[in-house]
Amino acid sequence: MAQAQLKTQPTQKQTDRRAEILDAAERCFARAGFHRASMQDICGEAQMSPGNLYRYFPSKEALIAGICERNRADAVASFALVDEAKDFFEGLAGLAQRHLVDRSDAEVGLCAEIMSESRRHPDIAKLNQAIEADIKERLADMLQRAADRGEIRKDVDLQSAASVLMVLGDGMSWRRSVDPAFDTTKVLPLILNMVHSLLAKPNADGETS
Amino acid sequence: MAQAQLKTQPTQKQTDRRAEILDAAERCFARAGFHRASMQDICGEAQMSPGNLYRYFPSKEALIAGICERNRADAVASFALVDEAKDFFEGLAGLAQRHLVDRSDAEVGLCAEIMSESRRHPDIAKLNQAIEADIKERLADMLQRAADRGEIRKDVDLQSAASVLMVLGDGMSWRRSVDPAFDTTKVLPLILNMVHSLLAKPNADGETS
DNA sequence: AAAATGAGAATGAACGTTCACTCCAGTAAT
DNA sequence: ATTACTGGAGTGAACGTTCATTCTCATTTT
Repeated sequence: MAQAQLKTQPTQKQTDRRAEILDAAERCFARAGFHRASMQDICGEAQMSPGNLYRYFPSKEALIAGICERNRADAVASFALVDEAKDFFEGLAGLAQRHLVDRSDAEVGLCAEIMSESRRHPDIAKLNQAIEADIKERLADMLQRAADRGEIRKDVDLQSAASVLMVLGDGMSWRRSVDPAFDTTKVLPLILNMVHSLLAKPNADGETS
Repeated sequence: MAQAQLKTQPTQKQTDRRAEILDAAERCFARAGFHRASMQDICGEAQMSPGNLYRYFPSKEALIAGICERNRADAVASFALVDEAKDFFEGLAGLAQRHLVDRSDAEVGLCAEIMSESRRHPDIAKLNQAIEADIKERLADMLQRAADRGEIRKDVDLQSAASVLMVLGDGMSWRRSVDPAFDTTKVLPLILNMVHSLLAKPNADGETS
């Protein structure tokens, strides 16, 4: 019974191996970028020969795609935490904290790497656009629910507001990964303030900085 | 007299040729990205043999650097226009219009390409960081002057505010170049609104949209 | 004639990927 | 208990391609 696995159903060991390889690849990619990290590097990091690695991933691009999807899973998990927040702005702050402050430089750099790569490889671009569309939709959902609860003003186009949030997230990710002097903890409060004044009801505000 | 040129002083014809080559390179880079555009492509676009092209630029990296510096010159020129604006917020709006709306997709894409590349090539990174430091300083100057004129509140840290503006610029550039559905003209007004509420004096505001 | 300008084939390195092969745990037959 | 077999796991040298760069030679300009 135990060995009655189908070709399409990988064993646990295989899944683990794939994860190990992705870990190694992530380290290499974060260190050197997608282009400058060679398959040999990744093989070295994963302590594995190229031939064997190719049994688990059919191409370098597949590695990149694998990492993208992992990142998405991570992002989705972050959204789950929002529901525990007491209101929209607290949820957003938590999301920002988790996505922009708590992450290591390597993780943020990897994120930048993915963004860059999606400008180059059409397949990655498609995958990444799907992921971003998903995230944007979740943001829009968040906004919609907040609007339903009366926490934010209703005269703002939610799609545009979600776009604004994406702009802010990408912008901060990007600057953090590119500018060594960028201090996320100093800038984030200003940004959150701005979002608050964009979305909060003008009359009933209980927290003005 | 005409041929009494020093090694360090190129003739007009040489300067023109360099500009032509940069034009061609820009087209290739915008189309395919720095990595996927080969020197052969650029030679084809410039209607020139590799050997000849290398007489004008010593390496591919030098081409990229040349394009970076061109972009900076462009950015600096944009700042000159700000001084014609009647106040800070109008100047900022003009800057944004010029930098984020008026530019073609190719130009914005090229900008994204430069951003990506500076994560990879240390020399480009250094060049780009210098350029960005310059731009940030100009933004800080703008803010300082506006503060001196009493157009914006004085209790905001100007360096952080300049960082915020950089975040917004990068974020919008980036999303525009990565997300085909991104509508700059729809998002920009919201962004400008946010900046206004961050920086404008709380009491004396003449335009709450 | 000398120098600058230009062409394009040649070079050599780097890289992703493949292939022929080894190793070894598990199993069944002898 | 020993042997023979099986198939997945793993190896690493080799391949073919791509690409930046250089070398050699021709053409034009001064």
